[in-house]
Amino acid sequence: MTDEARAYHHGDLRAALLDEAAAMIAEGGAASVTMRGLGRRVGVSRAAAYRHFEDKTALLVAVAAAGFSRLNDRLAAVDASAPRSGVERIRRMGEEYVRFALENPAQYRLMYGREAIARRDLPELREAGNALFEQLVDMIQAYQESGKIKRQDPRAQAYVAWSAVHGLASLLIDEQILTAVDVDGLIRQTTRTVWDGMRVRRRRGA
Amino acid sequence: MTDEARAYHHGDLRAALLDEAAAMIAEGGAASVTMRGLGRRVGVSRAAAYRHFEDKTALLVAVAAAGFSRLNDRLAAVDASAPRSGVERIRRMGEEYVRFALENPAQYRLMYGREAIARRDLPELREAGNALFEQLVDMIQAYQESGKIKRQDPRAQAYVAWSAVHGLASLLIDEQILTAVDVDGLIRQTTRTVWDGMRVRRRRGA
DNA sequence: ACTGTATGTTGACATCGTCAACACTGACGA
DNA sequence: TCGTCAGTGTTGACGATGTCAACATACAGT
Repeated sequence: MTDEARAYHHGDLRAALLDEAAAMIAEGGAASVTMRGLGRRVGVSRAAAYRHFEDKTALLVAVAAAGFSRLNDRLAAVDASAPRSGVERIRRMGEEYVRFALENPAQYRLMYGREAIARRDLPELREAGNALFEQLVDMIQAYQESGKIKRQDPRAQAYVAWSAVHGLASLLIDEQILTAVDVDGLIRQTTRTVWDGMRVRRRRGA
Repeated sequence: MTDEARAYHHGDLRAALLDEAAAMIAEGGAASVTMRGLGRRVGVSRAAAYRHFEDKTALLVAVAAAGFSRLNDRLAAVDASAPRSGVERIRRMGEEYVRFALENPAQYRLMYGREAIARRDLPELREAGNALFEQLVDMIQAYQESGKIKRQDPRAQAYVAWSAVHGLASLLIDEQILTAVDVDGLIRQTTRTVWDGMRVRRRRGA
């Protein structure tokens, strides 16, 4: 065998396939990923991937799972470094979430797309998605306990907040929002509005 | 020629194709639509559709446009019948929007999916989508003028509101939200939160 | 050295979108 | 009445795709 990678066996084909597939998705969307094209780019035959993934969908789902895990890490980093309370924290988290979507539009779309749904049974995917949500629920619970926001079902509140950022991210990457608008400002306004809507407010009547 | 439809010529193949494609999408998602399968179901050859649509994507985009127009109609109906002001109006509109998505998940997905984006140039699609948004902007402007909600850029506020309902609809149809939750309650809480976040509120400090 | 298992390759097949060539039909002008 | 022509539908063919079965190669443990 020569020294470098190219013997009959690859070394770590699985990882190489995931990386290259992610690159193809970033370049041309999930639809542009082809078993044959992928094999060509990795320097391997068209059917080689089937030794590591049950089928094409499984490969895409694995890329989606990797996306969730990257997103988790980024949010956790912000969670650790952001100010302890107030709108600012929420804003930073929401901003990071949307920014991830904008930087990885095709992968983000894949994470919430049909293939991913079809294989929700895969623990890899399920756990990554759930971790994200639970992180959000915890945050909301903390805000409730410190008396900043209304005491409602924290999961319902989490769904509301998630809806807002996910909706904004989706509309942005699907180019439904005029590109002329100030994206950062829109993110700020979205998180601000949701935050204000959740804050406790004084009653004046009965 | 026999009396009924089946001569060599079809009569209104274009409409029949659109209907049948919509049915296939509802049954098995956009990915299940096949030119050959579609032709088979309509009782026509595989290439017949090409006399009416440039290619498969154009056909799907036409179905998406029809979806926008149906959604427009439904929202307009609610707009006409809902109480003139207050949260209730917002809630009814949001509810109708999400309900449409839940009743037509695959078509809703198509309306905001890749193919539709690729052909945004088609006036049919562009107009339908814009009409929807302008309707929302008008509503928000009216609320601003009656002093109910903050005077901010109405388009920005519209984006925020749209993000919330679109996000909620997306999460629901993509099964990211546990099916156990009370959907109507969640819709209510979402619109309520956005509404409260937009309302004018008294300052206590400077 | 032998053998089994993991990994990679090649050949083949059905299915798909699409195009070019052809066929049928109805309408309109001579 | 007939001929022509544009509109509409059909068939044959092609290249690309996902996937399977059969085969080849490499490595690990006896």
